[in-house]
Amino acid sequence: MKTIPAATVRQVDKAHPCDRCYQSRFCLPIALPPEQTGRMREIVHRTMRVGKGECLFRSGAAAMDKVYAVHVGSFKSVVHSTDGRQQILGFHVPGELMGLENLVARRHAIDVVALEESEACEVNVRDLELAARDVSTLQHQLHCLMGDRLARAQQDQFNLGSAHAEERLARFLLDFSQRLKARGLSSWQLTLHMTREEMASYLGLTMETVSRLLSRFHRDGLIRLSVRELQITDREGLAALIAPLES
Amino acid sequence: MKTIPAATVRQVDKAHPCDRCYQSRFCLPIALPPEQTGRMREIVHRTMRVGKGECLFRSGAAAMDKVYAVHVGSFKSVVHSTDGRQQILGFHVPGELMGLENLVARRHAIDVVALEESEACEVNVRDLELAARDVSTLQHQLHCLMGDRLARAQQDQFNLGSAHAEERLARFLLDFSQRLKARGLSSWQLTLHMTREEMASYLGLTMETVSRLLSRFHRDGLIRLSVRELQITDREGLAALIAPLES
DNA sequence: CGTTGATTTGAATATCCTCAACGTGCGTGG
DNA sequence: CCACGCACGTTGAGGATATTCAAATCAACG
Repeated sequence: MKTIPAATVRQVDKAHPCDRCYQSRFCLPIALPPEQTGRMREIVHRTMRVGKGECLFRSGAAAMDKVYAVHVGSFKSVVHSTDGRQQILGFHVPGELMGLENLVARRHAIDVVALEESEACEVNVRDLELAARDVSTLQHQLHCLMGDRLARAQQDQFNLGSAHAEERLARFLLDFSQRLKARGLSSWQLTLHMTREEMASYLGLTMETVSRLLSRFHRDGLIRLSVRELQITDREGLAALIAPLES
Repeated sequence: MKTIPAATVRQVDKAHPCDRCYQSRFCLPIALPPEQTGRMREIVHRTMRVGKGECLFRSGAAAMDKVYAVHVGSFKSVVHSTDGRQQILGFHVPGELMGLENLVARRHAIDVVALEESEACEVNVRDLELAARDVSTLQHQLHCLMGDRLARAQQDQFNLGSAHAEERLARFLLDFSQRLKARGLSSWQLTLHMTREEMASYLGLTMETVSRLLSRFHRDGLIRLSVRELQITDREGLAALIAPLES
């Protein structure tokens, strides 16, 4: 199947990551009040640079004491079954936290792999928990992040369980675009750094089905697409293919 | 479609739930050190009794400040799309925590409905967070619970995305039995309090497919089943139908 | 340029769904 | 007490959606 992802991860430099990350939430989804930002240096101790296709970390049987925030680029997280199948659990764009599911031991292994040249901040969970005990807003932010992550997983569950191929893909495109927009990136012109097969795995479909549907969306004037470069030309049209969840 | 679930929930009595819950983790998956168990009375303020088919709570647009632990019985959590479809996100047995995804606002609504006459402990999240700041083990337990919940969601994602109907059902039966066992309940003889349609929704299948597969499992001697009463007679045989996730 | 990997497209097939009929258990009212 | 209705469950036949297999096209890169 796939080659085992390499683990050549480099610390980007001896210094800490940019202070901008601490103060605005641009790339780190947690923040402390201005007078406490100095403490962030205890929590985030380094920034890792990861090449395309390389593995940032593998969460395994043992509980980890690190989580990672996407700084630049994008990642996928993927589980493998013992018979060689694999399922992509999600894609991660700047500002999103990875590894929250690994605070507890005794679970399946998940590989987190870069889809392109990327950077991630390593966050020490012990220090984070320690700081959360002093700063209630941080504690609450952390709980919100986990809640948010759980809500996302549930949306995926709905998509896999109750939607046909067309709707699954439409949902994915809109959601992905939405998440980029939330980080101030372009929401109508974007690059799909994952392969068709990776999209398919995430959506519980095959590569061929995804390809056919993308072609159809293109024919119907919903998107413009040249391989990896995507433009959403008719957001309304795409949205018409999906039924939003009740709120 | 389905009738809107009633909301007639009764507080079981004016007193607090049994202290046994505080000390052992039998029905409440969080605990404080012995000398602090008194504080649990602040955190858990009441026990709710819910009739079959009734709604314990609906998490909606607003962030909630409560989570619930199953005490007796079982629950399902379900999302609805605006066009009337519904997806069951999970079933909850004694000792499991519900509502963790609702600490953050601005999300889809989820109904949590009792599958039988049930009881749940209401936990005040504000008080819980407050206590977690004093007691680091509690804080860590909470994070582990959320991590565990996330890991479960990811398993479901694998099941929905990468497994055929037969494997999905086999996984469900084994997992469900396993979870009951973890709470000291019988793992080989159990009652499926959910309907075939509810199982099907959870598994992303139709009622008919589930029914056919259960019949087949029965014919093949893997299970004994009379409507809702299930015996797992050949655990190995069932396990042979699934490929576990790598760890 | 030729090789490699990703993507697209087509045709045949399989799995699962839809529709429909029938069976079963249970509570209700005659 | 029995008949009836109703909800749930089972089983079958046919059909649709998505998969599998296969081949052709395209892009990147040495």
